[in-house]
Amino acid sequence: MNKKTIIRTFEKIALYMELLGENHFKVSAFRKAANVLELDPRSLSEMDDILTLKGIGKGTGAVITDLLEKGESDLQKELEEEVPKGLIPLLKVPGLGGKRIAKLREAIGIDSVESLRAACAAGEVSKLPGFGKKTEENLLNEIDILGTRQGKFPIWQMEKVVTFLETELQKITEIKHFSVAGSYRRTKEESSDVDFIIVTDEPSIVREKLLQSLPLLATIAAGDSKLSVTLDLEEAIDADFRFVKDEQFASAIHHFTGSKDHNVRMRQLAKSKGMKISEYGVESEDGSIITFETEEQFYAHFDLPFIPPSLRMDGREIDRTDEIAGLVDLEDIKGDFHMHTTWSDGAYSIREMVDACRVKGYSHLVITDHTQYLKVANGLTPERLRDQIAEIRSLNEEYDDIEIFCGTEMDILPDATLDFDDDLLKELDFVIASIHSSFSQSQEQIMERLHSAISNPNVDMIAHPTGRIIGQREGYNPDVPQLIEWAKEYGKILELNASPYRLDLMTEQLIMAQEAGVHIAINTDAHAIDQLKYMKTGVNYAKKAWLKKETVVNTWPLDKFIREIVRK
DNA sequence: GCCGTTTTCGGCCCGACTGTTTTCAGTCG
Repeated sequence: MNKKTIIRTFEKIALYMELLGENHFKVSAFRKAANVLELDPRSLSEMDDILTLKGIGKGTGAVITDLLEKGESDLQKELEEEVPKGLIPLLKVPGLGGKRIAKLREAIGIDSVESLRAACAAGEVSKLPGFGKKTEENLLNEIDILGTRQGKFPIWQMEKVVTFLETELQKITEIKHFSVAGSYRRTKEESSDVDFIIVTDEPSIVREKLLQSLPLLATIAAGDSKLSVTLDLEEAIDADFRFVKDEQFASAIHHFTGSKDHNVRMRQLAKSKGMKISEYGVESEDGSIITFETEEQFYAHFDLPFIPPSLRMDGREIDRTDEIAGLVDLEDIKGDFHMHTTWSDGAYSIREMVDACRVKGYSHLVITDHTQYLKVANGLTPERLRDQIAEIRSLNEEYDDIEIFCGTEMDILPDATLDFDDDLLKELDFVIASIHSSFSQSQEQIMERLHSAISNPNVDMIAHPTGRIIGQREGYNPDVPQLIEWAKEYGKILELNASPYRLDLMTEQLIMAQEAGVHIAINTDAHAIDQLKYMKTGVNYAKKAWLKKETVVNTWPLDKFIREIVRK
């Protein structure tokens, strides 16, 4: 028996109870119990007090005892026998919750999506008390588009949706300003929908303009304070727009940025001080509503520093606010050490990339094009690299406000050799090594390749260490704890690749690396000027792992970068 | 089902929208 099994059992029990239309406080009691175990850092064998944890009571405790003694839970078995499996997908149908599903099942024996579709088509549903013609129509429509709605969308896909919506919102003159909220604002790797807070005095006009201009698959709700739709883009994706007045903006964006757990903690904190948080402001005991100009002021009202959105996770961040000031911030970033130019597969010249970095106010940067093995990316031969070095050195003479370093993103070949020899590498200021091929090798072979690179004295950093593409491919499955150990041993940097396609290393691994005392570089891996903006994504993501300024080498001033890395 | 310094009952975060009602339940985030 392990903790995960207990957690999953609680979640299943909650799901079945929900389908039975049980009291939702009872349902959430099981979910809360699962959450309590999830948040506890100890393993099952280290927990001698599991039955006395806050959130574990008589009912949930009995389930744990069952699982520990018999390996299975009587309650779960009972529920499984009672609830038809076909009901579970019904919870995914918008408009259907536990109560209605229980009613449908009791009254007309609905036990699956298909039987519901048939009952709707036959007009049986609209005859039930509490259901009407409209509900029946909506259910049929929702069942039809059920398959087209994906569960989660990776952040790089969300970014395109957000950019599209921002363009549309900018066209509406009745909108004073707006901001994306929700899990996208928290830099979550995947989101299920997109949320916008819109400040306007004319919500109904804005609503109508959006309904006209957006490509829609369905309108879920359209009122004066919110519009909720399913967009007809490459994928069917839900979007929520909240209309608020100027003075409500700070509270609204906090509320709709979440996370849910973060908000619950904030509301508990408010309650303990005799106040009440809503999306429109904070209500005092005397009933007066306080509003705020900024989220900073909102937090300050509760004696908290601003908690960056990407830190708003399971609620425990509220206990760690004294650490926030020491975390890496976009303002601390002094350079980007991984980018491509037209010399390999980038879209802009060295000069264009450098000028874009000057606009960002960086004091230094490294040009790191691909190497010869990567033919598809027009990788550089030793000769072309030497030509590039000459161009960079001469370009560097022209600028006195930024230092351009010569680097490379060198392939680690499938046979664990490196794409350039040591003599050439020694001519460079900064050497990145990375894997772009033979992902399906055994972990042993992958680790042999990584070791060959990381132990080479000329290599400074391993880029995108796992090779994952969020939501698309797993990567090459390296033994990351081992890699971190080597990075420590050889004094090498590991990358947090800030491309929204990658975000690699990922949060747990970054936490582990920082704990081991390994330095991290946040790099955009930009192949175009526009992609330099991903530094912000990377920094936000780094905060999720509570990376401190001193852990991140991009925060080091130029002289320290030269001393510790270039001339090392 | 869980909890408790207003403690063994009554509240649990709170408010918007919809579709069904004729004052509100259910769902959602």
